[in-house]
Amino acid sequence: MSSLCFPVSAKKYRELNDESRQLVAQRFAVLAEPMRLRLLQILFSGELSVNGLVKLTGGTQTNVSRHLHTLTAAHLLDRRKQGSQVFYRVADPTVRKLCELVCGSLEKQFSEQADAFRAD
Amino acid sequence: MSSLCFPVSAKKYRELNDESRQLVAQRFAVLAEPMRLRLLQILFSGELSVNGLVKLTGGTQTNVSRHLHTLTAAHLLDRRKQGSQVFYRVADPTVRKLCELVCGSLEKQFSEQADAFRAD
DNA sequence: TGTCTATATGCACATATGCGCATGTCCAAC
DNA sequence: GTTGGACATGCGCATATGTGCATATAGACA
Repeated sequence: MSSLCFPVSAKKYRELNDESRQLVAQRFAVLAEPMRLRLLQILFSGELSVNGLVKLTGGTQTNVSRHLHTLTAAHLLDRRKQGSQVFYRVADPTVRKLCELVCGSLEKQFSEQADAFRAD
Repeated sequence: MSSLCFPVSAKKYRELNDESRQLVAQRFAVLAEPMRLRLLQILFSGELSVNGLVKLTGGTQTNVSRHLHTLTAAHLLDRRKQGSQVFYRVADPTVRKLCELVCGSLEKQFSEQADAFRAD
């Protein structure tokens, strides 16, 4: 399984071109929004309608809908219409891994800072 | 190894609070910038001075320096002064994993889209 | 057909952010 | 001490983006 930035050989990594780098940056940008992360977190437990997400998040219908659109356009969510309702669910399993990696990194970072204080 | 959003039990995930979510979003935001990704890519091969990075990227000294500051403030890079030069190196190994995950996801996404065209 | 609910979207506004120019700071070498 | 190189930063500007309000669209139900 190769990838745009996966190791090509043992130590050599293929470099992304400007266009690919732009796409990677856009993917990260989609995740760089607290409300979108909140929506993803909720949807990790299963699919839900827009109204359900509005109620759980406390956000406005406009805002929730727009963020869901952004996440769907990035292929991170799938859309399913049922009657007048629209159900969204996580389409890309890597999203959860990305969040876990960042959370783990932040936790480690803060732990080390706490240790540094104790060491003083 | 627990984490702010790691699985607490088999299927139950602990939810982040607003503050933690904000921090996760900020971490993603740091990565949501093509020039910063370019700098990280280069630094994956080893530490380098600001001037070295300016020459390799073709960016202005101002811009490179500012992005390096952003990455360092986020604890993704480490700074080492040697004389009048400053050398930067990757401090957080998860950054590489994050980029690889996104690249893999994008590659899969485009492959599936290509297949969909062929299927037609 | 008319009304109510669910969802999406055009518009305007406030804020955030990347960028270049000019300048400041720090260090080395003469 | 002075000069020059390496790096950082204040300022202003252009652009991008998140948000709410009002409205449009679409489907359910009487």
